[in-house]
Amino acid sequence: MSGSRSDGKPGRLGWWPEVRDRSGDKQPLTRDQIVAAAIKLIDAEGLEGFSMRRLGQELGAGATTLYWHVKDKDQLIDLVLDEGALDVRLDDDAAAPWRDRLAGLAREIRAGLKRHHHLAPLYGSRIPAGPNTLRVMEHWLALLRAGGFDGDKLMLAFGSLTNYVIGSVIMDNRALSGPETEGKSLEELRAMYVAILASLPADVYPNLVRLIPEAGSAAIAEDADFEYGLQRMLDGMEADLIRSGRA
Amino acid sequence: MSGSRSDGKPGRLGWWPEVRDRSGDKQPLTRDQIVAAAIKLIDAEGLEGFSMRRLGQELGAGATTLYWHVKDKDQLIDLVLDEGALDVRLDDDAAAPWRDRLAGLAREIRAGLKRHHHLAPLYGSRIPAGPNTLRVMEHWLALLRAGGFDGDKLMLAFGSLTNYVIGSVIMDNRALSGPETEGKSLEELRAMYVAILASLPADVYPNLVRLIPEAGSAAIAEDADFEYGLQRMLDGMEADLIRSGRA
DNA sequence: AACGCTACTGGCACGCCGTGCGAGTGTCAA
DNA sequence: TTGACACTCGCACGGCGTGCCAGTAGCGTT
Repeated sequence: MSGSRSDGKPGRLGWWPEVRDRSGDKQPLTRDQIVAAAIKLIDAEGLEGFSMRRLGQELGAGATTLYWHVKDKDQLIDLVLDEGALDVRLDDDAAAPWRDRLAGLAREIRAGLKRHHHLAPLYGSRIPAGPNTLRVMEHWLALLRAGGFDGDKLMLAFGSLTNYVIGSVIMDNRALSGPETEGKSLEELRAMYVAILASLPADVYPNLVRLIPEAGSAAIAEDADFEYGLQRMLDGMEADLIRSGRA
Repeated sequence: MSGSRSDGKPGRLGWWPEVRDRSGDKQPLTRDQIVAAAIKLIDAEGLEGFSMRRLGQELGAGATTLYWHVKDKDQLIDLVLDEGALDVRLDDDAAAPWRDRLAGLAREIRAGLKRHHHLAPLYGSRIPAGPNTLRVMEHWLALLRAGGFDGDKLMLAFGSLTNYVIGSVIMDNRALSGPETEGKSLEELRAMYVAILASLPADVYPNLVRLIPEAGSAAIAEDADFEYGLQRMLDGMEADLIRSGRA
């Protein structure tokens, strides 16, 4: 409802690198092309395989050409993060209860980050503030406010939820973006980890050894723990809202 | 332009006093020393400033010497992660309610990762399975089981909580481990971010602009949102336990 | 047509990086 | 004395980010 896709960039952000003016339509490389190619390259080969030289090659350009369009590798990564991971649709059903809308948004963000799972770890070392990021944050806050959160509670709830959503997607993708996971499927990696747990000495780690055999297949499913924790946190927040008379 | 290697000692000047001539400690380097030095170096200079050459230098050793004790830079980082970030005390009060014990453990882990905040982002790309990690996980599971979680619920609760704890510490430390944060204090960085939010166009981002002015100082305090979300999640879990008759 | 301006391109080189290789050294048991 | 082993490290390779600067191509003006 409140947002369009990543094409429409609202407002002008002084610190966010502006696209350079291209007056006529010619052939030259554009920043958007570079960012798109970078996303594609990172998705395909991971952060390990992503270098300016390689990216230039992919674009049929010299590596240093890119530096005319982009200040830094760091700046390019900021752009990639904002464009790539947060191209999220925000047109949910405004009539639905706030809990469902929030959960939907959380799932959407999670899905976006899973689509580009190599990007997720980057959240550990930079605070994105690009237009897409801001758009998503704004929508998120609007949903919380509509649910009854304001003042301190608004900030606390917002922080907690983002922590949880980003954290869960990072933790989930660790296997995929790790160093020695080259060419292994998610199933193989999962099986490897299960095997490690099963092979532990049962007298020292009784609970770890039992953890997976004891859990049904539903609990091992990909999004099971994410959904569980999300609902429990929303439960707690709802109760808190009622308790403080704001529901 | 090379030194004579016809005879005698090729790389050294035998008659000149050796720099590294410790008479007492001729003990060879150990892996533990290397790991400890790596932790210290990363804490001091961040992942950016951490290289095998630099680490060797810090230890008064050649860079490639390290490779006798350690397979890889990657392996070394795994060791660092297990030793450095998870040196956590597990001796809590066994008589306390499970909620408090869990919350205490969560705080302990968070504190450990904050003490070595450059390590946190590494959780985004590797699944640690060292002795310290396993010890902490085992304890964590034991606490949950003591509280009444078992079967599916045990796994779901464990996953959700780890997601939240690690996620929150990662999100919290982003500012510190970012690329252009060199030599800036946490206050400065926070102020920078607040200024960015305040400078946004209020018509496009009304909630973002109001977010911080509207929140009291208590909500902006460092661990406020972590505590809030933790308690809300535990609230939700407790209710879930009661609902399913396991409390 | 000529000129200069601006937008862009990319080769070169510097100083980093991880790390395989193999030659060096010191210690100790036989 | 010999030889095995534990350990150290210089050298070199290929790759990295990127500053510098000499190029080129297309345009507006004269």
